[in-house]
Order: sequence, then C-alpha cells, then structure tokens
Amino acid sequence: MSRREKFRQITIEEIKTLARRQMAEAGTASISLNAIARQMGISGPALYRYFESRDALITALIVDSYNALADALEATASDHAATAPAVCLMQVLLTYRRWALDHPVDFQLIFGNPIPGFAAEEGVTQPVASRVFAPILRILAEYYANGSRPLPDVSRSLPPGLTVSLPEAVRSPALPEAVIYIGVVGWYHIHGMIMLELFHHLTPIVSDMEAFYRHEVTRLLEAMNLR
Amino acid sequence: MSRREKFRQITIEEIKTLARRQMAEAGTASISLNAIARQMGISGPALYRYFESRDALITALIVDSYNALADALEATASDHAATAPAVCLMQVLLTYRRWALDHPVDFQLIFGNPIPGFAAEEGVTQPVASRVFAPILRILAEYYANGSRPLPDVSRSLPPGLTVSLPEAVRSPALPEAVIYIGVVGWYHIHGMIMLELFHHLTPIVSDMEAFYRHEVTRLLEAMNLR
DNA sequence: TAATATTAGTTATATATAATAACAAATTAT
DNA sequence: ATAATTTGTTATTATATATAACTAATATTA
Repeated sequence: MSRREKFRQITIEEIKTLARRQMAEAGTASISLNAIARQMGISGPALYRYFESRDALITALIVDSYNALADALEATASDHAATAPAVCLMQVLLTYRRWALDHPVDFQLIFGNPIPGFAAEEGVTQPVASRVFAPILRILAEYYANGSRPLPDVSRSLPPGLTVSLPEAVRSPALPEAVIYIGVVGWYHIHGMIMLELFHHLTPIVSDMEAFYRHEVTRLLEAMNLR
Repeated sequence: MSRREKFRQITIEEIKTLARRQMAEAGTASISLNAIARQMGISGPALYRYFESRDALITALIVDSYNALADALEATASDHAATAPAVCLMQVLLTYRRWALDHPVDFQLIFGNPIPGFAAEEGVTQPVASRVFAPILRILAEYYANGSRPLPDVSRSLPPGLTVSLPEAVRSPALPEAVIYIGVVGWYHIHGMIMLELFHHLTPIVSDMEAFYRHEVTRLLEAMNLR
C-alpha cells in the first residue's frame, strides 16, 4: 500500500469515526458531511473525494456494522467452542444482545429504519448479513447432526405451502429445512426482545431485562431440545 | 366550534395527511415543512402557525399512529367479542400485523427509530401506547379469570428478582403478574416477526410470511393454554 | 355598527444542509 | 524534470428549518 493510499485509508476511517460519533450523540439520521468536515478542519466538498454522497457513507457504515457484529459473534463462538453446544449458543446469543445495547446506533443501522428514502442495495448487504448468522446456524447444524438430541417435532411439520430456506447465494453448507426454521424462530424471538428493549418499550414493564432475556433464551433452547 | 376553529382543524389535518404521504413516498425522515407548504399552495413559514416546529408535527403524527392502531385493534376485538377468546385474540393479532404492513411508516414512527435526535416525551406517548395493549390484555385477563383454562406453568415461576408489571399510570384493572408476563412474551414474539418482515429480512427466507405468522401465533396461543 | 384584538397569511432574512463546478497545490509516476 | 493523478480549495446552486417584521382577514366587544 502506497504512502498516499495509506493516508487515504486513515482519512476514510476518521470520517466514519466522526460520523458514528455524530449519530451516537444526535440520532441515526443526524449525520452531516459538512459537520464532519468542520471537525476535521477541512472544507465540506473535500469529503466528496472519499464518499461520493451522504448515502454512500451510510452504506459503508452499515457494512461495517454488520461486520463488527459478525466479528463479535464469531469471537464468542470460538471462545466457547469447547463447551456444550447449548452453553456456547447461549453465550453467542448473550453477545448478540450485549452488542446491540453497546452499539445501538450500529444496530439500528442494520435492523432499524436506516435513513430517509435511503435503501442500501441488497447486493451489498446480503453477503455481510449472512456472516452474522453463520456462527449460529453452524452450532445448530453440528449439534443436530451429532444426533445427541433430536430436532423438535414442530420444526418438521410446517403448514402445507410454507417453506423456509436460505437465499441461494448463502447456501454454502446445505442445511435441513428444520434447522433453518429453528434458526428463524430463534432469530425473531431475540430480535423482538432486543428491539423492544432498545426503544425503551419494555424497560417500564420488566424489572431486569438481562434476567428476562436469559430466562426467555433458556426457554427457547429447551423448546429446541438444545439442553 | 367556531368557523375559524373549524378551518384550523381542516388545515391541520391537511398538513398531517401530506406529511404522511411524503413519508410513505420517501421514508420516515424525509418530511419537509417547506415541501408540504408548497403542495398546499402557501408559504413555508405559514405552517408554523399550526405546528411550532418540525418535531411538533412528528410528535402529532406519532400520537395519531398509536390511536389509529389502537382503533383498529379495538374494532377487531369488538367484531369478534362473541367468538371464543382464542379465536378473537388470533384475529386481533392478525389485525396487528395487517396494520403494520398496511401502514409501515406509522408503525415505524411508533416502534422504529423515529427521527434524528428526536425523542417524543414519554408523558405524551405513554397514555396512547397503553391503548394499544388494552384490548389484548383484556382478552387474556378475562379468559384466565374465567378459569376455562389454567395459566401456563412457566408464567408462574419467573427467576428470583425478576418482576413484570405495568407502569402505575396504566394499571386501571390490576392484572396478575402471570397475565402481564404472557402479554409481554406474546408481544415480543409478534414484534420480532413483524419488524423483521417490515425491513425485508425474512422475505428472502420464508416463502409465505402470512402463513408463517399464523402458524407461529397458533403455536404461541397453544403454549399459553389458550386453545 | 365602529373600533379593537386576534389570527393567518405574506416577504425578507439568517443559517444550515447536500452537491457540483472550476481551479490550485501537492504527490506520484514516467 | 515533466506529466498525470490526487487532494484539497473557493464559488455557486438549490434546498431545508426557523425567526422577524409586516399586512390582510376575521372575530370580539364597547
């Protein structure tokens, strides 16, 4: 990497860091190229050498967020690779929540309403999105493949006409439909809890969200024959 | 209501209608007082006679959204008041999803990241928010009170230190903790599914979201001893 | 009814924003 | 050393929120 290229990367990182800080302080959509430039001590138009538009910057932030979440989940999964699958999965799902609470802005960029009229192209986000679920699906698949516990009955009998499958681009190891179904069910469970917590809809009702989350995930894993 | 007051209300409604249309067309945050004024054929500053700021307009829209959702749920509940509670509840929960899909912008205003740096004061939203859940909690409470089916065991044994209760302002009929717990569990289940569907995270995976939702809600009601 | 107060609009202005164009300086490649 | 590329600049366009100062229309009241 040339000297110039190196400084370019540093500048890009600085822009993204300031953008994230701005969003953390004043909300997801309060991101202003001019304000970032001012903080960097350069003119507004200079930023257009690095991101061709405000939306391009946001897209980059979204991709980074997906990758950061995936990194966190992968790290937890490998930290607990030696433990029982149910324990490992529980740790991964705890990390999922922890990351969402510690990085609310990034989590909203991924799963919330990103920004005005703005929609990141699927081609860009789908590959990184799949990184997020890979570790979880891997644990599920290995566990059930082991035969140590059977798949729950409910996962084997979907209503006629209803199928559950990963997009073609992401089907690296072919997984049984029942496993994917279980993954989707688990996903909407934790997603519902985390989203409601993040927007303060549950905090006035539930005394201890951490304990509640642990309790509900435990119930979920039991229902999935995972402990 | 005086003649002047009547026209004032009509104008306010027109502003809100155009704001909703704008958001529906270009995203939640793409709401511009100037653009609304232009469409109404008046000057920008004229709108400040009706809403003291952009945020005030958004707050009004949020309150309206809560009320519209509550109206829809109440209507469904009363339409099916004569049917079995499980059937009635299923219909209410189907309406919940239907409304979210038919009014994605309003649903995002309520449950998504509203807008930049913007946070509606709790005092304004809490009363209307409680309207949304009143019909659901009422059905649950009546049903279990009847004694026709027992409360599921899981609802009676929360981990020590974990309590679930409604905010004081909303506790008009005192409900047993187990019923509130069931309500919260049901809420995050449907919320997770609807949010993921709304932001197109499930559509590439699940072939028929309507069927999936029905199937999952049925499972939920069974787990709650409601059918 | 005539004078007064209130309301609803106007234009002008201050201050932001995103984005583009045209140009100059710095850096790199030849 | 010269030419090409990159990175910055200022100027400009178009748009946004919001306030101020003012005018016309509508209600209220003496």
